[in-house]
Amino acid sequence: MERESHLKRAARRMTKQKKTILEILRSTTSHPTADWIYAEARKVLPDISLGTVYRNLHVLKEDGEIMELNYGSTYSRYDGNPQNHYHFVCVNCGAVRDVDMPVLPELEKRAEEVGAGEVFYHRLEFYGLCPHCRKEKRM
Amino acid sequence: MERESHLKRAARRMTKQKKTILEILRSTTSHPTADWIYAEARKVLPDISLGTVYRNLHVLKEDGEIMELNYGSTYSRYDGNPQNHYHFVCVNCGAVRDVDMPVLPELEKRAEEVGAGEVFYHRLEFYGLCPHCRKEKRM
DNA sequence: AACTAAACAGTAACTATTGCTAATTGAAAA
DNA sequence: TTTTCAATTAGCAATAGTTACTGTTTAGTT
Repeated sequence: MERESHLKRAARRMTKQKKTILEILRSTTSHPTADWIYAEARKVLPDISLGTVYRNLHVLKEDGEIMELNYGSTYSRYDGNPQNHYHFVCVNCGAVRDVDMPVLPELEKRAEEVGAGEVFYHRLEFYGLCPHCRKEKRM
Repeated sequence: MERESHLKRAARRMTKQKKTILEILRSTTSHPTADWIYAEARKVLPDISLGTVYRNLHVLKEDGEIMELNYGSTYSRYDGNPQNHYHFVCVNCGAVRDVDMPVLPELEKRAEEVGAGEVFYHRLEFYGLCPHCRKEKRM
């Protein structure tokens, strides 16, 4: 008899809904929204619900199968410094801090060289544990 | 008599609400949310409304006084490629494309060197006109 | 002081996302 | 193969961030 452990990984099931969503995402590079994925999925599974799409997107992200493109949360943050500068986002506490390193214009040049388009500006964010949360986690 | 022109810039007024919001934003580096700004503003102007906060944030952003940190829209986009790679966001049509350039691990090293924290990964996005919109704008 | 369009407060509406519940189902065990 | 059961689902209600609307106020000009 095994004692319940917080290390125990929840068993994942491969459902046709999840499979469909993953196939849709893998077959495009257009970085679609949940709503678009939902519309596509309904072409294959007409009864799939939007909630299922969101739940599977979360699960797939958690398992490292896909990426979600936002700033760690769905609402906007505002920055009183309009000069371009880089940010560090703590994945634990959600804090957003400025990173004290110079902006690198050569990144934009490289992007233009590979045909990305006409670059006006760029954004760079680092994700990880801020010094405070890092200390807390260590024990 | 002057013909109405789409080039005419709307006259901006400096209201105490706008001034307060800008001061709040300029006095912090914590990248606050609209709601936090609203709460702070109410300490000075108890009757200010949340709508006013949002309206002024938009205006201030439009005038280049502040920055908004999101992916160009409030909802998430998903990416079927879980490998880190860079993105190009078209400010005109909103399309998100992959940028065909290698990921630069040294950026993370630099961020750690300046004390940002423990970096797990980073994200780099370029903003500008995609080749298609660029062609359209040119005439 | 008078004027007027910009901005306001208050509130309703909208939209992306999450939570809830009873029913269904994938996959492991029998 | 059948049984079993927790993971997952559909459908829908609820949240939450943001935007739109309306009548009133006000900054800045005349």
